[in-house]
Amino acid sequence: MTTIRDVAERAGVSPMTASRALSGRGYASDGARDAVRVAADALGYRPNSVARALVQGATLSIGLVVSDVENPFFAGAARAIADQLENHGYTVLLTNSDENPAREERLVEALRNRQVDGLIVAPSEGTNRHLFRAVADGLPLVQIDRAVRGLAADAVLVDNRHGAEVAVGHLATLGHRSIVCVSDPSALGSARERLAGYRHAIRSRGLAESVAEAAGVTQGDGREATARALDEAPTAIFTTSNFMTVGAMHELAARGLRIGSDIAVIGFDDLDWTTLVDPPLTVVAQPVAEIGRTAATLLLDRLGSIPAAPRRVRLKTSLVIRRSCGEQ
Amino acid sequence: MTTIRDVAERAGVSPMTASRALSGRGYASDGARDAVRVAADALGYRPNSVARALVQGATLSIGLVVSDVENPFFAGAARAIADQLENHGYTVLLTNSDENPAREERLVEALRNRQVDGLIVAPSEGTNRHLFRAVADGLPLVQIDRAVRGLAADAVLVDNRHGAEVAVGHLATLGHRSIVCVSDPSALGSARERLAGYRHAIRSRGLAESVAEAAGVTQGDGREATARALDEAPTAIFTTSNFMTVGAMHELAARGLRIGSDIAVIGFDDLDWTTLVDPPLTVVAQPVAEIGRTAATLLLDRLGSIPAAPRRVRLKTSLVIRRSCGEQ
DNA sequence: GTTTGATGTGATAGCGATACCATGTCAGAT
DNA sequence: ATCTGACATGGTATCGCTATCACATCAAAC
Repeated sequence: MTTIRDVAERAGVSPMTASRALSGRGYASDGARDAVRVAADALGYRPNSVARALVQGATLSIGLVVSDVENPFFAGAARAIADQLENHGYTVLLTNSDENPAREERLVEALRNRQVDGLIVAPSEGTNRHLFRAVADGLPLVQIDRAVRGLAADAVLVDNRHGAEVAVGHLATLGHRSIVCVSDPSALGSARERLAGYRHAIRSRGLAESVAEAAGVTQGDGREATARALDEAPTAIFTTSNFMTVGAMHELAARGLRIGSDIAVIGFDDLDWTTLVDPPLTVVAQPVAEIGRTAATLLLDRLGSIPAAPRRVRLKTSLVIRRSCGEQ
Repeated sequence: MTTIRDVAERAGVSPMTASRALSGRGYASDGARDAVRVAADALGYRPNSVARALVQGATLSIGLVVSDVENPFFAGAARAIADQLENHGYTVLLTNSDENPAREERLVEALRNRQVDGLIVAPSEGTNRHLFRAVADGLPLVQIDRAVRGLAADAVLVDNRHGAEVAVGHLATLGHRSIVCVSDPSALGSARERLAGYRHAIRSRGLAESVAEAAGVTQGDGREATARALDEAPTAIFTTSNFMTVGAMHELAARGLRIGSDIAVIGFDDLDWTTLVDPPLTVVAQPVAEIGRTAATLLLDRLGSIPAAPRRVRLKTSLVIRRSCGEQ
């Protein structure tokens, strides 16, 4: 590997001058600058970021912990985060926690060992001491999708409760009286809020609530929960996430129930295919890219110092009305 | 930050002994081991991987360059890669090239500056000198989804050509005579192979070929290409990727064409929702997770030395017959 | 003519960890 | 009694880079 020493030697200057010439910080004569650049090109010099990180105490890398990049919601957020951070010279280290707090802890510790300059985490439920520790140590940390109670860190969330209320309100307005909720495990903060929105909307209208909570976050779990939910013979289903929606639709299809006519469906998260199914799905859409961008921006703010008070950003969901609830 | 020096001091030993006690390599008495461990716990010691990487010349990190993690195909592969590599102590640095060779070059160089121990890349079309350079420098490199001509590096691909042939053959068997191909830009190696499979299948049956090549890889591009393709008034459409499929379906829906009856559709890539649309989609499925696992395994092999000849693995696609081509 | 400050360069000393070597102890073998 | 080798520990150098300081030079300022 060619080092800055080799470059300096070839250019006939000291390593220090080479360093300055290449980084542009500090003085360096035009002659030295050129000579160093030529030498670096000729040798194919590539600065060793590891060595630089060691001396400067900053790696220009950010750790990202989501539960599963295969979830389009997190994939979208990750994409937006990476784009934004890369523009500022950072590299994103991606990891999946699988909603497993122990695994999340291992990942966070490993990322910290790698001296990431900051963390963006979708915290899973459980002991979050590693997050408290990180914050206590002054590591910039931004939470997405959910927020740990009492943790003094930034968070980017959506108005889950309100979004769910609006969705259930929409169903009620259309005349539905038996509305079940197929929910992700209530261990998830976001699911809990959506569930609360459902409950509030149901109660405020004097309807009977009925919740089928899934055992996990996969579409298989969603399907199983839906099967239970259907025992109530509801006229409408509200699901709290895209995987729950997919699971529900599979179960409905298996039973030969027609969405829109036999039963109404409204789900959280909007995706490519929601307009391809028949009827197209009415959903509560989350501003996925904006969530990612916002998280990245909050983190960049903290990285540029300004140890301000933790900020919580709540972004708006929007009800996208299509035709899965018997509309028109 | 607490360093190994602090730990050593507290434990009453030298940093060297502390290092050995913590790493378990080399001799260390039980007493020393315990004392060091206690001290490390008490201080909340976290080894600095950056410093370790500098002296050991290995970072235990792998660079991953895909074109877009939001593409479920790449998200799935990335997931499998990360899972496998994490099991071996590696961390994955994720980046998106957007099919832009210049951007890919920047990313690869940046990852190399960070001293990644290896690279997994879905190469985009264009000047790939950065990949040749990496291989020449002895950096372990595995390509996925596509392979650069003449590059002496491992690659994990699928039998694109054969997959496409089987798909078109299926359509022909069902009686279709006017089959158009909505293709990703032929700049992509995988698209080129699928296109070749389409052409061969069409010609060998004496049919007329008709290809609408999209201007880009997004579903918008796919939709636009489909619009052109429909000028031929075909009875069947073969698409070369999931985004093309989504685009095609949007255009068909907009024109009020019923899939399965008015027109047959068969696409590359199987996804969650392909069974949720009506009729469910017949597709050429790729073994996404296996692609990722295989790529990770090939890379791990190379990391564990054994500089063998480059290997190309071709995994099988499978035709999943459902009902979008008028089957039944 | 001295002072000042901008400009330019290089020697040295780390960053935090480990590789390597030197040193020492002690049991068992001869 | 000496030798051998396993066990145990620590000093020193080093990974590649940059912060810091010391030291020049030289033009403009007074």
